[in-house]
Amino acid sequence: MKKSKPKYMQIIDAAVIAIAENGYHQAQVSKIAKQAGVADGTIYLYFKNKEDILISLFEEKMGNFIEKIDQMIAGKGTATEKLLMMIEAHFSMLYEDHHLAIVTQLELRQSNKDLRLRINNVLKGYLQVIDKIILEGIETGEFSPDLDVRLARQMIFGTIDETATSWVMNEEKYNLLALASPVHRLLINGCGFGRLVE
Amino acid sequence: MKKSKPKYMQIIDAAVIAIAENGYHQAQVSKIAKQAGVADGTIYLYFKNKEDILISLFEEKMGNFIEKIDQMIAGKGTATEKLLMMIEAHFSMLYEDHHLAIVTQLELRQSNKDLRLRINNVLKGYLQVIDKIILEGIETGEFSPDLDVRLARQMIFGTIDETATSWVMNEEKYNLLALASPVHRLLINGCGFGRLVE
Amino acid sequence: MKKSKPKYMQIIDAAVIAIAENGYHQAQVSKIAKQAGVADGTIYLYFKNKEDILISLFEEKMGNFIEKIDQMIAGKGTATEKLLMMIEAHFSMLYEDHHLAIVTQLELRQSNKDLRLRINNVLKGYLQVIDKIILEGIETGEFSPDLDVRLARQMIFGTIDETATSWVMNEEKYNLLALASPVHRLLINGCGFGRLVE
Amino acid sequence: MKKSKPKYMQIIDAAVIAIAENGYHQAQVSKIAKQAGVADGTIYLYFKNKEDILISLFEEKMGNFIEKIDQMIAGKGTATEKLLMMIEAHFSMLYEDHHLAIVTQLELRQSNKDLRLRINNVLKGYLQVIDKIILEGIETGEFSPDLDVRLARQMIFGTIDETATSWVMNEEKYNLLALASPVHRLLINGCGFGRLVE
DNA sequence: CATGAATGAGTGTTCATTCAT
DNA sequence: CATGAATGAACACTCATTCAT
Repeated sequence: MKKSKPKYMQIIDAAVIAIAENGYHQAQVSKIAKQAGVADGTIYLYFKNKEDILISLFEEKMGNFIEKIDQMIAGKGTATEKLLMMIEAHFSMLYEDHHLAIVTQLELRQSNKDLRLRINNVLKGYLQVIDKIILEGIETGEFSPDLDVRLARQMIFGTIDETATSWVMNEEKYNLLALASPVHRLLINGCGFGRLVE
Repeated sequence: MKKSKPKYMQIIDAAVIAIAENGYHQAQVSKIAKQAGVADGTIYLYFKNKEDILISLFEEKMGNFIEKIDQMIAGKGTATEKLLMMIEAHFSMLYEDHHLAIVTQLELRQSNKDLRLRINNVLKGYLQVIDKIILEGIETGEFSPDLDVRLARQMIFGTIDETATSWVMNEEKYNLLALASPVHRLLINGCGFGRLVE
Repeated sequence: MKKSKPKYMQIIDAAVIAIAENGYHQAQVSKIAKQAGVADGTIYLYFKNKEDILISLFEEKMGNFIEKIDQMIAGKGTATEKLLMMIEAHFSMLYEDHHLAIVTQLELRQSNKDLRLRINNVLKGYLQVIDKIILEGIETGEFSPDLDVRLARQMIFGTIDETATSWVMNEEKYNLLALASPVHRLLINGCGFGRLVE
Repeated sequence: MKKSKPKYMQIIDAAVIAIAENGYHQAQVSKIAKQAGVADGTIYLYFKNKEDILISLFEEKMGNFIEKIDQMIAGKGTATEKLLMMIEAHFSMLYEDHHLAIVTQLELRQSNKDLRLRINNVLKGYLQVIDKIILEGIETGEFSPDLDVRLARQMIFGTIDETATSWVMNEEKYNLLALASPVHRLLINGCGFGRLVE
C-alpha cells in the first residue's frame, strides 16, 4: 500500500512545511518536491495531482488525530471530562506542530470549494466524536436534556476553531494549551449563570 | 469621494453576484465588469486592484452591518437582550441576501493570507461590539465576573460563524433565523447546568 | 468578424513560418507569437488554442485554394483541360510558397488523429472538386464510362499528393511546375496504352 | 543478433498493438512494455530508444513484405501482371492485419520529420520494386516508351497508398482486396482512353 | 470619464530514459 | 538478463493590469 512507502509521508511532511513557510498559493509542486528531497516527477508516483497531496495531508494528520481522540475518550470519564480531553488533545496537536497549525488553520482554508468539501468530509469524523460526547452528556444528565445536538456541536467546534485560529493569527504569542480549561468551562457553563428562560 | 459615485457600489454589488455565482477563483475581473455593465478598465478607475474590490466589498457590507448593530444596541436593554439582537441581526443579514451569505461565509475565505488579515481588520469592529456587550454583561452582573473577555468573544463569534457557515454549506435548507434564539440560549447557558467547578 | 482583424492573418502567417522553420513539435506558441510580433496571450484573443491555429491555418490556405480552383474550372473547357488547370494550380500554390509547402506536405501530417480528421474535412472540398471533374469527364465521354469515381479520385489525389511530397522531401531540387503536364498525361492515359482487358 | 531473441519480436508486436489501440502519442514506452509483458527497462536492452522501436517495427514488417514481393514477381509474368500481384499483396497485407494497417497508414505518419525520413529509407526498397516493374514494362513494350519512371512510380505508390489510407479512415467498411483489380486497371489505363496528345 | 485590445509572467504534469538491485 | 522506482526537462494557457484612443 502506498502509505507504507516511506516517501509517501516524506512528501506529506514536506508539503506541510512548504505550505506553512510559503503560503498555500506559493507552495508549488516543485517547492514541495525540493523540500522532500525528491524529483518533481516522484511526487506523481505517490499522488494523483497537487490537490491529492493536500487531501492526503489532511486525511493523514486529521485522520490520525480523530482516531487518537476516539480511543482516548473510549475509556472511563464523564462527558464533561471527555470534552476537556478532546479540547486539550486538539490544542496540543496544534501547539506541538507549528507548521501544521498554520497549514490547517490558515492556509488550507484558501483551497477551492471542491477541495474544501473533501476536507469537510474528513472533518465529519471529528464532528461525530463531538456528537458522541454531547449525546452521552445528555444521557448521563450532565448536559441539558433539551440541548440541540447540532447547535451544541457547532458551538463546540466553532469555539475551538476560532480560538485556535486567533492564536495562530496572533503568531502564537500566548500559550494555547493553557486555554483548554477556560474554553472548556465556557462551553459547559456559557457566559451567564444559566438563568435564561425563554 | 469614491463612494458617492454610483458605479462604485454598482461594481461592488456586481462582485458579490459574480463571486457567489462563479466562486472566488472563477470571478475574474472581466466577469465582474461584465456583471456591472462596465468595461474592464473602468474597474480600475474606482479600485486600485482586484484585492481592493474584495476589501471594499467586505468593508461596505460588514461596515454597514456593524454600524447598524452598534446603533441598535445603543438603546435600552440588558446585555443578554443585546446579544440576542446582535445574533438576530447577523443571521437576518445573511438570510436576506443569499449571494452575500455565500460570499462572506464561503468564497471570501479562500482569499490569500494578506487579504484575510485585512478582512480581519474590518471584523475587529464587530468583535469590539461583542466585547462591549460582554463587558456590560459583567458589569451588570448578568455574566460571570471572572469571564475571560477574549475567550467569551471567541466563543460567541466562533459559534455564530460556524452556525452560519454550516447553514450555507447545507444549501440553506433550514431557517437560519429560527436558530438565533437557541444559539443565544446556548451561549448564555452553555451545554451544562453551570455546575462545573475547576 | 475575426478574420477581418489584421492580427488573425498575421498570426496564421507567422505559424506557417514558425512550423516550416522549426518543425511541428518545435513550433511552440511562444515562438509563433514572437514570429507574429505579438505577445503570447494575444494569440488566445484570436484562437481558442494551439490546435485552433493549425486548423485555421489549413482552412484559410486550403480553403482559399479550393475556392480559387472552383472558380477557375467553372468556365469553359473540357474535363481533361480542367484537370490540368487544377494540377497546375495545386503545384503552383506549393511552388510559390516554400513554407506553406513544407507545412502542408510534411509538418501538418504529424498532428494527432483528431486534428487530422478536421483537416480531412477541409480536404473534402478539394475531393469534391476532383469528383466534379471526373463526373463531367464521364458525361462528355472524355473518360471511360465505367470509371469508378472514388478510385479515380484517389488516384488523382494520391498521385498529386505523392508527387508534391516527394518534391518537398527532395528539398525542391527540381521544378514542380514542370511536372504538372506529365503528371496530367499519366493520370489521363495511365502507364500503358489502354489495351488492358480484364 | 538481436532479432534472434524472442523478446525482440515480442516487443515489436506489442508496439503494433499498443499504437493501433492507443494512437501514436498515447503509446508510451510503459504501455508497450506492459503489452509485451516485460519491464520498461527491458525495452532498452533490445532497442536504443523509442524511435528505434518504431523504425524496427517498420523495417521488420515492411522489409518482410518487400522481400516477399520481390520473390513473388521474380517468376514469370508480364509487367502488367506483376503490378497486379504487387497491389494484391500490398492490400492483402493490410487487410489481414488490422492493427498493422492502422499503424502504417495512420499512426506512424504523425512521427516527426526525422523518423519519417528514416521510414522513407525503408520504403525505398518498395519503390525500387515498383521501378523494376515499370522498366520491365517499358522494355517489353507494355508501357509507353516515354514514360517518366519517377512520375509513374509516384502515381503507382500514391494511388495505392491513398486507396489504403482512405480504406482505413473509413474504418475498413468495404473490401479492400476487391479494389486491387480496378486500381490496377486505372493505373494501366488512366482515366481516359489514351487519346491525349500534348 | 470610459473603453477593451494587448500584455507577459507563472506552473502543474507527462514520460522517455537510467541504473542500483 | 531483467526489473521498475526515480528522474527532470519542457510547454500551453490564464488573467490582472495597462494605456492609447
